Amino acid sequence: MDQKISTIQDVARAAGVSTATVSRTLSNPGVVAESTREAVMEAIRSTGYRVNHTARNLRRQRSGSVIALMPNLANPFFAQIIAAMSSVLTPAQYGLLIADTQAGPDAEARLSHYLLSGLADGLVLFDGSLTPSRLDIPGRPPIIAACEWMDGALPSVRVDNACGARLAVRHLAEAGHRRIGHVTGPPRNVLSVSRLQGFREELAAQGLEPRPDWIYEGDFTMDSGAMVARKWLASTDRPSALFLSSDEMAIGFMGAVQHAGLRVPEDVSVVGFDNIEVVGHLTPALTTIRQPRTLIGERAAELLLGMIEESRTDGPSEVIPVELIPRASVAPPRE
Amino acid sequence: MDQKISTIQDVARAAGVSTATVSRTLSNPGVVAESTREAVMEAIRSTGYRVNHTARNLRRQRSGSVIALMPNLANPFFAQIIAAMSSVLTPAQYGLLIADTQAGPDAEARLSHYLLSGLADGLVLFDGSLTPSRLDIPGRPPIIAACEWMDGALPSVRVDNACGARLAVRHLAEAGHRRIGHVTGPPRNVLSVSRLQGFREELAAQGLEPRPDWIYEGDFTMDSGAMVARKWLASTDRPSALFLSSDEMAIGFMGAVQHAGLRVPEDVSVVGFDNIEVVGHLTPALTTIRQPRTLIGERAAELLLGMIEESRTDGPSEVIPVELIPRASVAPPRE
DNA sequence: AGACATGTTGTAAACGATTTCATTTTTTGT
DNA sequence: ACAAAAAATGAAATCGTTTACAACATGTCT
Repeated sequence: MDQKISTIQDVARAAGVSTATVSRTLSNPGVVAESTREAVMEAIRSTGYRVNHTARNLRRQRSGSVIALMPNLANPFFAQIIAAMSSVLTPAQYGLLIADTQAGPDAEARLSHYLLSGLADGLVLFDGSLTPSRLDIPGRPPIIAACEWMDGALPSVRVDNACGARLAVRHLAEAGHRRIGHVTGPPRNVLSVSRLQGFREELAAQGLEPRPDWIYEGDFTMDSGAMVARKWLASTDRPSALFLSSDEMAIGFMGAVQHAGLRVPEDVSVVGFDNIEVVGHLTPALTTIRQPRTLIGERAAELLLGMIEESRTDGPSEVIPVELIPRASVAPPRE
Repeated sequence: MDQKISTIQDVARAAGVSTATVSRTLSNPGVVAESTREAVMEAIRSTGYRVNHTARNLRRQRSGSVIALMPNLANPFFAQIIAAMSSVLTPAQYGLLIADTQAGPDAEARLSHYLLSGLADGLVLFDGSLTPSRLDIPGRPPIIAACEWMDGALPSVRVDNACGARLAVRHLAEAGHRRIGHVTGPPRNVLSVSRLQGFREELAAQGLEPRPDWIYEGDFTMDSGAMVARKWLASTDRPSALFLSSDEMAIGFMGAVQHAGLRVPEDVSVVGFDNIEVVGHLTPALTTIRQPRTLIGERAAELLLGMIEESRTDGPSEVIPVELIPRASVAPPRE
């Protein structure tokens, strides 16, 4: 029973029509007569025919998939975004290819490669540090930046990072804190920069003086949060509350602080950023800024599909609002 | 400069050779003369030629990608596995397509679809609940089951789950616990079953009586862990230590227990399963069974590539050892 | 009835590569 | 120097679709 996979030819033969008619029945049923359509459908059923996407894509001059370039696939933050993109792309008949920008050596070259290779009809770029050297490549597919972005260069979907930072600081100030510190992400990262800026703005709005020594540098990872905690623990003149630029850092920070025998929020109040799922189950549950990850993924996919549809490389950007999720990691300061 | 993308024809023309020679220079350089090869390479450079993968794949009768079917893309557990698979597939010139088996309505139909559609040259199946009704489809691509598995039906890559469970129980017993409970995953899940079995075996090995009322049913999520905690808190004759079938449940459990004012490990010892990254930063840090996720992803990809290469649908299975990571969530029982 | 629109179908040319087979060119052995 | 073997190349078929164009049938309007 080494039965071959059947092609459109087999269907045409079985239905007694031409391949053109079979093709039309599948992709534009309106133009074929009711009776023929039924015959073709029956032939498809009896032959077990499946369209060969490779052949279709070759003829249609497209690839049928979208590629997501992520800085670090292992980061759980992205998992939910991928799920959301997938939920939009699958019904639209697009596959979702995944690639890690950090994995190999020359990330930028690989980005250009993806742009030129025709492997994908569109590209979602989650890594703001990658600027394809020349974006004005003739026939390149549309790109949308997500989460991170490059000023003006590409359409993007992102949250209002500065606003999130301001919400965090305001929340701490309203709890009575006057000594508020901040932990940044990698210094060149756009997210780090805007959140730091929002932090500074709200500090000013609250009439608080910025203290450069209360701004710690992290890299978004839990370990870096723990490192900052050790610095914080070692200093005497230290902030009574911290806004950290990612939940992961906040987790690392709280873990290390608690490990040292101090308590959150009694000894230090903490606000994170992202609202990853786990933080609601911590002790104490972490107050944080929610990024609607599902929405980000969906919108990125939708906007990209729109650009592909109209075959344009420019398109609208979208800024998604954030909200503060108050939990138990913030309390009024001591004394 | 609305310059068209150049094809192999353009290269052939520029180099003054036939397309066959260009093709050979690219995929089988050995057979073409040094001098022509150089001329062709130069022509490729000057035309900016990139091979069209769709055309190549059509001719070669393959799709050039592998698809990973995951029960729940949003689950961070899988992120690292994807990263690992990607690191193997990318150098081998395969793309990685991602699909969510839970997203739509009829998961099993979609699985069959992927098997028949020719969209992928191979398939990694992370969802043990999906048994493609008939695996003996004539020309179907190879499948490898990962993490979860179906008895005998498919080659698989998985960890020694029962052994992990035994390590966990032994660790608790060695700390002095005699009242040891267990929280399972979904009851029909193969992982739940083998871990439960390992739990029972080691209980017996330690001369401890199994107590059915100390076996709680969860579903691997944090929320289900929290629900179990509430049941545990409400009972009087309760275990002094629990082995939970996933880290996520352990997180939920510890969170709820601590929230209720009890302490881990003073009031209850806890062991999880998976060793997801966050658990090392919890307070207390969670003792758990490590699953080498990177290794799982790599081996799954490698075995699958092997099967694709030899175009066989059967292949070897692999059981990867686990290890216990002792941390702070286990202590001797009270009194 | 003739002209014309409308609806349905088939023919055949793409899409851009790979690869078989035949043909040329070069090398080798005597 | 000539035949035979080896190496390098090209012509053309092929992979499985889609689609522009032509062709035919049918119906409608004067």
